[in-house]
Amino acid sequence: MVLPERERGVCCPPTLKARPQKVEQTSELLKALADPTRLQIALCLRDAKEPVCICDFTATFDISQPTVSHHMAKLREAGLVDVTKQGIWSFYRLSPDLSAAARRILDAIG
Amino acid sequence: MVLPERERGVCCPPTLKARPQKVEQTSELLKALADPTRLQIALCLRDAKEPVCICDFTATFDISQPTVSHHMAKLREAGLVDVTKQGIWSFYRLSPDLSAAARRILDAIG
DNA sequence: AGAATCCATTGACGTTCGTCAATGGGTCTG
DNA sequence: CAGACCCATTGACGAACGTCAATGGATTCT
Repeated sequence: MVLPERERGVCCPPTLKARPQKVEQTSELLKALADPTRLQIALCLRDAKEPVCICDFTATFDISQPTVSHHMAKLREAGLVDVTKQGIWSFYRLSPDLSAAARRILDAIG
Repeated sequence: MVLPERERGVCCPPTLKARPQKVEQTSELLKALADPTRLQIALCLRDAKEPVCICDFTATFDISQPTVSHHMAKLREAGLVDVTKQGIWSFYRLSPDLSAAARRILDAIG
């Protein structure tokens, strides 16, 4: 492997390509996906043909109902998902106006 | 929007497509990338033609040297990067044997 | 040898996170 | 109306995180 030649006391700060705002935004998205439960939920919704009822997730994972609700809130705050209530049910889907960047990352997983 | 018909007391736990181990693994990767500083470092290394000296990162970000070191350790533990020491310098690059999954996610960003 | 440079580790601190139990609100059924 | 069902919120707790100051090891220059 070829390593660059360096001189003591002289650093070469790399120019950061992405805008700070964009970095922060992407970081928030990754944080939302960086929990195993939320990741599985997000992938479920990505692959689902219809909106999914929260009760199905509550029945799937080995965590309490409030915790599932908490995870959904995180996904909502990240702008990743979208709720529609009907009767006693809450149906979730991937946000229809997901940014291209977010969609690309989501598609790169699994 | 068309919502599924549901029946009270009957849930339809979705079948999870990804293996639990794979989910955990991806989650760890995302966690490593989910910090703004680490994200910028990872993108830098992804786009760099040569290994990058840590002193350059220390000169770039508004955080202390130990914190930069700490972030590099996280990226190392995640298997994302790779160090080579030469003299007083430590050069980092993207791990040469990065999984296809990790590479795909990294390429989907920015 | 002594000083300077680069970098990792340790210890500490406040913040955020993942989780649960308890509670409450909303909706449907009997 | 009374009960069952679904779901969000609140409050609490331990664990993990991001950060820094201080320290120490290793290397190189003078």
